[in-house]
Amino acid sequence: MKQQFFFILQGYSEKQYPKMVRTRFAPSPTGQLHIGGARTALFNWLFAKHHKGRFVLRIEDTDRERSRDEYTQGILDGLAWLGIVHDEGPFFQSARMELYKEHALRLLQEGHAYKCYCTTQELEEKRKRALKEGQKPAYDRTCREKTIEDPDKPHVIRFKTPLSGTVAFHDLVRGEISFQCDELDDLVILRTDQTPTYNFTVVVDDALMGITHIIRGDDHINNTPRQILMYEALKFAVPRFAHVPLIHGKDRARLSKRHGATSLLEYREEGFLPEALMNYLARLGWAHGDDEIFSKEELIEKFDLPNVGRSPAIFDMDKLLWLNDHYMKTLPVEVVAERLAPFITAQSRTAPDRAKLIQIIRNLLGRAKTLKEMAQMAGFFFGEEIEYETSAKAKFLTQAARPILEQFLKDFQELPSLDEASQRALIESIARDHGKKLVDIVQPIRVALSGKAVSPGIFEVIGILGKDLVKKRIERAISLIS
RNA sequence: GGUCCCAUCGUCUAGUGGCCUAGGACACCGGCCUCUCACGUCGGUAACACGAGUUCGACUCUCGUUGGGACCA
Repeated sequence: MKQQFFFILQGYSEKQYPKMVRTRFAPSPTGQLHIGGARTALFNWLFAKHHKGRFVLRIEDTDRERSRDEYTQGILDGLAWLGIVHDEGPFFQSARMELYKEHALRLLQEGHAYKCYCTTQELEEKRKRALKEGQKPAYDRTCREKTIEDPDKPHVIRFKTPLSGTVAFHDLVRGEISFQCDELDDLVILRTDQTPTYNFTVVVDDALMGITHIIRGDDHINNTPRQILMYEALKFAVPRFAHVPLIHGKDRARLSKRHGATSLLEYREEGFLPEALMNYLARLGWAHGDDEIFSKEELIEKFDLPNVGRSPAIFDMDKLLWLNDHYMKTLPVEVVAERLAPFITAQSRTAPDRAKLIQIIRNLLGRAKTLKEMAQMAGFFFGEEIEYETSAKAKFLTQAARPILEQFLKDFQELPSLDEASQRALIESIARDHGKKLVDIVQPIRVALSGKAVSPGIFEVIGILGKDLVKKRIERAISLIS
């Protein structure tokens, strides 16, 4: 493992880059931070931390039309929630426009780029003609060798892609990848309105920010050869690339909105723990032997690129739920209470007493897999009035149950203690008196107290509710039997 | 359509030529536990896409086929 790392570093000119690993996450603020983006950020962050390097955050907001401040904020919130902390930034591309222009002009002066005066209509016609003739719809390089310049005429600046040869690179997760230059066309780097294009800003920024390892989704593989060519033309050291497979939905297509919750913050709202999500995301496309559970510290210690898989992974909600359940059970109960409280407040309009909440959590662990679900299950512990599930009420709050509830109400109030042993003795004696099984006694009581046919253990429920509430609810239930 | 990438249980994956009658985890099924539902626990079903090579030996290497995906249009 160590040897490989040194090999990686050999690619750098020491003058240009320090030996330190530098990675970045560079989202566009044109939408919510989604699961795939979050995993890319995680991999970059883990890789940097693992190698004692630095992680840079850059916001690619050159598309003024679609970029929104609220999305930038969402990205920041999402990363913070997960526990991914950037060492530098956030840097905004919108504040660096002069820089891109400067470098584009430099390429122009040095003969690596040229002005193209072709109009949109001309290009469109050429494209259609090429397609009709079965040719590739690439730009035909009409302006590439033009010597006459007309500064007043609108133009774009195109990069001069070599006409022949190959661009090859060693991808840190895929191995050797190569492209023929003649497959690439002369891409626009500066538009008519002087704004730079994506492939150009990425190169300028990554180079200027000293990024040593570019870890990104494999939807960018096709961009890589053009970018390498631009690094070389700009005389920048070429960084190492690692293309990680995309996350897919159940239909094996790239994860998108129609697959359900894709925004990271939706998972927070749904009651997932950041520990669980980080663990899950890390294991999606990466493995460390047979291990499944990783704390943040263990991930930093163990994560590395050679163990990243090459094939796309399908997002599996069941496994995420399992991990969430695991972390709810293993995190200190005080921490769970802290995180659960807002959900309780939102659903029961009650700010719960901390000691009572912890007692409730202990009884709900294993039953609820998310904080939200737990809050829903805990609802009946709060407030005077409870709602009865229709089916539970119809099945258990019947005429047959009336005498049972009445006897329970009477005997229960005389109980000296609410410990399990005395409660059990009481219910067993009622069962004997009525010639019924324990379950036939417990279920009506459960429904009377919780409104549901399913709840935590009845003795715990009674213990947490306390004598007063139990009395009120049993009385109310009896009054509801028609 | 062109370019590029990918291919082990339903899913995430271990596996780097003999350790593989292919391991773990989630999900699923069954037993136990039990006041309900879960948890827990024990056990079970389930995969190397296909075809040629290379090799004494291929899940592992090469090529092809098929299938899937991404990007561009």
